[in-house]
Amino acid sequence: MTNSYLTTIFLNALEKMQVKHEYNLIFDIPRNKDHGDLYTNIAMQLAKPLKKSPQVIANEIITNLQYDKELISEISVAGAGFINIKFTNNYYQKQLYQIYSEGSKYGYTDLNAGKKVNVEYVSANPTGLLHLGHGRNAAIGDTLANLYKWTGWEVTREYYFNNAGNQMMNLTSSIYARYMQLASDPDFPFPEDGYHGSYVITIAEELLQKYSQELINGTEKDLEIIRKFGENWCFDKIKKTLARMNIFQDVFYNEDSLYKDGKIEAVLKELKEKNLSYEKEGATWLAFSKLGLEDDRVIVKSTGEPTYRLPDIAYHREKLNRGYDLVVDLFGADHIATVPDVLAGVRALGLDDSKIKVIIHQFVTLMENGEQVKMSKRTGKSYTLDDLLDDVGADVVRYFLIMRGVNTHLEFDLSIAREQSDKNPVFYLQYAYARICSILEKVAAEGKNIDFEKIDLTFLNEVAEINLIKQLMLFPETLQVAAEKAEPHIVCEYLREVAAAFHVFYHDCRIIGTDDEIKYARIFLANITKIVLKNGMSVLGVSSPEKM
RNA sequence: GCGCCGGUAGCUCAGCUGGAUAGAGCAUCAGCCUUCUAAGCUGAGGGCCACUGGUUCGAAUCCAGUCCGGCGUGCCA
Repeated sequence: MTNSYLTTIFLNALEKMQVKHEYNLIFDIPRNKDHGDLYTNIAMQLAKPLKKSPQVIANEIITNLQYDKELISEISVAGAGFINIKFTNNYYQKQLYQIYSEGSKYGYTDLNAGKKVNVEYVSANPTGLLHLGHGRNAAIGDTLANLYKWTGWEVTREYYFNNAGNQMMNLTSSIYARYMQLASDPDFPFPEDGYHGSYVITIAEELLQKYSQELINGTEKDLEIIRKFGENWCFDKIKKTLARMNIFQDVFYNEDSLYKDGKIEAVLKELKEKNLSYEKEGATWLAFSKLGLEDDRVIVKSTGEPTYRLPDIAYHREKLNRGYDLVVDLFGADHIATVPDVLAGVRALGLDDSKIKVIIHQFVTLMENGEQVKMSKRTGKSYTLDDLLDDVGADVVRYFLIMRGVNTHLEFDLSIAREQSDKNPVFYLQYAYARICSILEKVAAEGKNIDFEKIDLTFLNEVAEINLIKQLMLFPETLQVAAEKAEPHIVCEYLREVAAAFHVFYHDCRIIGTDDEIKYARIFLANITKIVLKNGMSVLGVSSPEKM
C-alpha cells in the first residue's frame, strides 16, 4: 500500500543518502502485530546494489529519517532488515476526522476521472430463463461496474444479445411444437435438440390464449409472430429477474444491428483487403495463423451465415469506436475459446486490444445437504435464478455469488444460504449495521444534540477502538485494489473484517452509560463505521437494513 | 494430445506482482448475557500449502516437470 506521509519522509531520507538505484517503496501491514502498523522491505531491495547488508542500510535510513513524533511513535529495524513503523493513537484519531469530512462519499476516489469503461455482462440470448451461471456472471459484472464507479470511471453497463440466430430459431420451433401439441395435435413431434424447459410450454399456453388456433399452419408469418412472442416473453422474464437483483443495465445491444448498420460487411471487407481472409470449401476463413494463433477458423459458413466470431469481432470494434478507455467482457469458463479469436480479430483491424479486458469466471455448483444439485437442460427440470431468489433472497444471492475469487470454482451451499443465522456471512455484516443503527437510535432518544465538529477523539484509546479505525481507513484502497484486480470478493472479505472489528468494539467499549466525552467519541466512531458498512454494502449491491 | 482454471486445516475458501511464526468462516471442544440486538465476543485443538527439482538472503507465492479435478479444444454461442 502507499502512505503519502511515510513516502515523503522516506524519499527525503533516501535522497540524503544519495541513493540513485531503482527501488519500489511500498508499505505493507505485517502479519504479526508486534512488528508495528506498517513495514517496508526497502533495505532488502537496496542490499544488492549498495553492496551492504539490509540491516546496515535500514539503520542508515532510520538515521536520516525526520518525522513528526506526534504521528509516529516508533521506527525500528527488525529481522532480516525490515523497517517497522508504529503510529501514535493521535495519528489514527486524526484519520477519523478525515473520514468524517468525506462522509457518505468516503471510499470514492477520482483515480480514473475522465475515463470511460464499458462493462458487458449477463448477455444471455432471450431463449430461456436465467440460471445460476448467469447469476454469477450478473453479480460479478454488476459489482465490478460499481467498483469502477467508486474508483472514478464513467461506467456503461451493457447487455449484448442475439435475437436472430440458430438459437432463436430453435426456440421458435420448440414453442411452435408445444403450441401445436396444445392446439391441435398432442403427438406433434418435438424438435430433436429443442428447448425442453417447462417455460416453453408456458409460452405456448399464453400464445394459444392470445392467438387461439390462428398460428397452426406455421407459415413464415406465423413463425415470426411466435419468435417475437417468445423473445419478448423471455426478455421480460430476464429483465425482471435482474431487477430483483438490483441490476439495471444502460445499453441492450442487439447483434442484429451490426448487420443492419453494415458493420459486419465492413469487417469482412477490411479483412479481405488486408489479405487475412480467404475462401475455402465454400466458407470464408480468417487466417488466424497469420495473427499468431494456431489454426485458421471459419467466419462465414458455407450456408452464408457468419459464425459467432465475426459479429463478436465487429461488436468489439464497435465498442472501442464508441470511445471507451476500457472494454470489459465477463464470460463463463465455457467461453474461454472465443477470447483469443476475438482479440486477434480486433488486432487484425488495427485496434488496440489491450483496452479489452476479458474476465473469465469459473462455474457454480449448487449444493444441498452435502449433495450436488444436478442441472439438467434436457429434462427441463432446472433450478433457475428466479427459483434461487425466491428461495434465499436477493442479498444472499448477490453476496454468495461474489464471495469467492472469480477464478475459483464456486460452491453455492443452499443449506447455508437458506439459514438465517451466524453460519450465513451476509447476516454478519447486516447485523453489525443494524446494531449501530439500534444504538444510535437509543442515543438519539436521549434527546441531546451532539456537535460532531466539537467531539474530542483523543478519548479513543482502547485497542478495539484503534483497531476499528485502522480497518475503516483501508476502505478506499480496498475498493481500488478490488477494481484493479477485478475481484469483488476482496470487498466481501474487507467488510467482514470491518464488521468483526465493530463487534469487538461493541463488546469491549460500552457507549451508553459512560462519561459524556467518551460516549460522544464512541458515537462518532460508530457513525463512521456505519458509513463504511453502508457504502461497502452498496458496492456489493446488498441492502443494509436498520433492523433485523 | 493441446489450451485455460483450480489443488492450502475435517468442509468451504483467502493469501499467489516473493518477505518475519501460513490465515478466515463453518464444524469440534471450553468459556462469556441483571446493563446499548448472544444473528455477538473470548480461547483451544486442527497443516509435508498435491508431488519433485530449480531460481535466491528468503518460495504457498516465480520457473520446469509429474499427478489429480473442472472447462474448452466446431462451418454451436
